Amino acid sequence: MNTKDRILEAAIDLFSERGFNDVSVREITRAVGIKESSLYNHFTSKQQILDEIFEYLRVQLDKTTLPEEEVIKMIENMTPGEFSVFGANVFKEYMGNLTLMKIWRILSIERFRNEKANEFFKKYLIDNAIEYQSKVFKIMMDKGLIKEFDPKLLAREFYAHTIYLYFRFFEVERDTNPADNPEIQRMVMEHMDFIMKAINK
Amino acid sequence: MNTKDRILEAAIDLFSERGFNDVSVREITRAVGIKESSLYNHFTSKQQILDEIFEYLRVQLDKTTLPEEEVIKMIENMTPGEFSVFGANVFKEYMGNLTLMKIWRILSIERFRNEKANEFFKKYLIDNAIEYQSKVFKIMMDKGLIKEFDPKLLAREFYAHTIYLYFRFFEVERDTNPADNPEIQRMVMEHMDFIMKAINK
DNA sequence: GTCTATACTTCGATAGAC
DNA sequence: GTCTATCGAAGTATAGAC
Repeated sequence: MNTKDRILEAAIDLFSERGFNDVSVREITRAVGIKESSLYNHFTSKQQILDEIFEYLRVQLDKTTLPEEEVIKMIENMTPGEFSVFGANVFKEYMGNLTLMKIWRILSIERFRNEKANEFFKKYLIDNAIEYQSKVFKIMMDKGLIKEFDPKLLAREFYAHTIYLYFRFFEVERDTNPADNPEIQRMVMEHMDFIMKAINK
Repeated sequence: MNTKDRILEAAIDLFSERGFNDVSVREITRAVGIKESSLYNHFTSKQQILDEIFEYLRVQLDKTTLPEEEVIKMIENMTPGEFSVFGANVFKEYMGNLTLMKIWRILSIERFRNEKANEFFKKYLIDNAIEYQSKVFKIMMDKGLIKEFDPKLLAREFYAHTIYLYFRFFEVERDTNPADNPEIQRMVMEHMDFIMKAINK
């Protein structure tokens, strides 16, 4: 691995533990095994390290976003129950990528100081998710699979629980491996059950 | 107002805008109109300012927590609908206190760096809230007002939406006055409706 | 209790030899 | 592309006069 990538890796490790401000360039270079001045042959500033980490995340996130037509096709060939399991698996797979999780933790630490970090939250954790869920429920209604509701309300009822779990276990309790926590898995299943009972015809 | 309180007030204003680390003692004393050295006649360190702000919040929060017997008595004399309105009003009143809101914003900025700040979230925003909601639904079930469910599940179904709104509007979108936002009020009413329809006998 | 003056530390970043 | 050496800025905190 070249020096630039080793710097990025060390920075992700350190920033995800203590945030951007509380990690010095000295610490990063010590972790890599080079002198501070050498870092500036690869990055023009400490800030640029963070920018490149965010850019890496953006590329990864956009890669995993399915085009709308594919989503519609999938939903049409799935029962609501199957779709729930599919959604849970996407979530689990995503949470299992250790580097992405570390970068997401950097975002959560920095989002009050860094507008770009907060935009990730707004786009990927709020807006896209609600819009996506709304479409799913709309299609299910059109197919007559569930009762009639405002799709946006249903999306919130379904997705609010995910935010609750994210907030509680990832941000507050800092579960080191939420994807494999059986308590969380049980809560997810119970929630899906509750919603399905409430909206099934 | 004495100098110590003016320091606290200025610190709350500044910390709530940019967090503890990014506000210097110089800035605080400049806002108050004294020299840096004078601050140390009132506080032994910058850290102690934050500690006293947190202590003030703790006293305020414990003051507004109703004893269990009173909660039970209230629920027994209310319909589920009335209780929902009561809960919404407590929430609205709480969010209307500007100083508490600023301190809560400090908590939200600092909770990844400050273990004490995070404990407030765990205690008041997660554990106490879920426990409280569980009791409410348990009593309603015992009175035969709603269908039988696991009270903890119902508490989550009901409360997850509040966390969603908190997360979205307070932490991500940074609504300056969420208590008076009609969009949020509408979402709260829609959510209560949805849950009540799902659990009413 | 407030001031002036300053000590001490740590930070990000640069110059220039090799 | 790495090193040694160092700079200037900004931070918290203290000493001592008034």
